[in-house]
Amino acid sequence: MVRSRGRPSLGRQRIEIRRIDNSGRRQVTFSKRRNGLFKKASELSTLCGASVAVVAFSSAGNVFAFGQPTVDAVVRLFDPLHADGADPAPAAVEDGGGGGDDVVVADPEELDALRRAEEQTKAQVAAEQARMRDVGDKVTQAMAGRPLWWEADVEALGEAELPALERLRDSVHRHASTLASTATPLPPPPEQEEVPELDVSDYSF
Amino acid sequence: MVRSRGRPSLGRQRIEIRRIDNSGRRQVTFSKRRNGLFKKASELSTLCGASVAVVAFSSAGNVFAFGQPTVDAVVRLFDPLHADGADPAPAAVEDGGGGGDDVVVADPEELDALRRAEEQTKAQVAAEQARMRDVGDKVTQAMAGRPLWWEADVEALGEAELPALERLRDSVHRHASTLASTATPLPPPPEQEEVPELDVSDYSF
DNA sequence: GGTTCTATTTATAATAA
DNA sequence: TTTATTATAAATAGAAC
Repeated sequence: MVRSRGRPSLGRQRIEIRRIDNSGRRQVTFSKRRNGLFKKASELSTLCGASVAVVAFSSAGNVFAFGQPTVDAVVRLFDPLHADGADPAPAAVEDGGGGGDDVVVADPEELDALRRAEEQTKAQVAAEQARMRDVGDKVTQAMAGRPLWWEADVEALGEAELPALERLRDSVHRHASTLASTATPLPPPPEQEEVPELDVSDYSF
Repeated sequence: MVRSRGRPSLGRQRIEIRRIDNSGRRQVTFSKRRNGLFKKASELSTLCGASVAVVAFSSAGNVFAFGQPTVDAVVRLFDPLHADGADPAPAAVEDGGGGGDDVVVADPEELDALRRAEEQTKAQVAAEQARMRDVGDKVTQAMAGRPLWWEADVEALGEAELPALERLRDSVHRHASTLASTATPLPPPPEQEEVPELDVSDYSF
C-alpha cells in the first residue's frame, strides 16, 4: 500500500547553489536556512566572544535579524559614518577592474567566493577608517545610558550566589536558545498590554 | 613508531557552545566558522533570492563582513532612520567612486523586492522602537516581587532582551565556572592577552 | 510562515603545517 | 592567520502536516 518497507525518505539530496525556482520550496528553504544561519552566528559569537550581526530580507520582504550584542551596535562599529553627524569620508579603495566592464565569471561557487572575499576587503577598509576615527569616543557616548539589571557585575558576586547563578545560567541558556531558533521577524504591531503605574521613564532605550 | 596504525585523527569532536578559553583554538575556530557563516549567508542569498548582510568582529578586533547586494544596502533597509536624509538608489549595483570594486550584479527582480521591502521596513522600524521602549516594562514586571535580580523570571522576557540575555548567560557561565574551580589557589595567569580595544559588549540598548 | 522524520550531504574539531 | 587531513557531529532536502 504505502511504504511499509521502503525507506521513509530519500534523505538529504545534493542541490546546486542557484535560485530555487519553486516558490514553495524556496520559502521552506529560506525558513530552514535562516534558522541555521542565526544559530551559526550565535555560536560564533559565544564560542569566540565575537560581536556578530546578521540581517536577512526574504524575497517576500520580511526582515529577520540577529545581533550580538545588538544589530545596531555592531553595524555602527562597522560603519560609524552612518552614525549621526559623522563626516562622510569616502573609502579610498582602488577599483581593480576597468570600472564598467562586466565580469563573466565561470562557476557560481567561485563567484560567491569572490563576493565574500570582496566584502572582507571592504570590511578591512571600513575597520581602518573606524580606527582612524575615534570610535571609542562614540561608543562611550552611546553607552551613556542607564545600567540595566541584567548588565549587573556578575564578577563581583561570590560563592554564596553560585547556586542561584547556575540556575539563572541554565534558565537563560534555555530561553535564549528558544528565542534564537525562533528568529526575530520584526514584530507585527505589538499589542501593548496596559502596564500598572510603573514609571518606565527611567528606561530610555 | 608514530601511529602507522592508529587513526590519523579522532575526527570531529563534540563541543559545548561556550567561550573557548584557549586563545589559539579560539582564533582557529573563529577563522573557520566565520568562513562557514559567510558561505551559509551567501548560499541563503543565492538559493532564496534574499538580501543578507553579516558583520563580525573577532575578539581581537578584526572586522569581517559579507553582504548581498552589499552590507550597506541591507543595513540601510534594516534601519533607514540611520541613513541620513537622502535615499540613494537602495541596491545600487555600482559605486564607481571610491566605494570599492563591486562585482555585485543584482537582478531586477531582487531590486524590486528590496524596494517593496523598504516601505514595509519603515513601518516596522517604528514598531521596533516602540517595542524597545517596552523592554523596560517587561523587565520591571519580570522582577516583580523578587528580592534578588538574578531571580528574575527569565521566561517572561522576550526577543528584544535576547542579546543581553546571551551576554549575561556567558558572563554567568564563565563566573560560575571560575567559582566552581576556585578550590585551588590561583591558576597561572592565562596566556591570553585580551584586546585593549573597546569592549563592544558594554553597549547598552 | 513553521514543524517532524530520515538519509545524506556538509561543516568542522583536532592536529600539524 | 589560513590551509590540509580525517573521522565525526550537524545541518538540511524532500515529503507531508
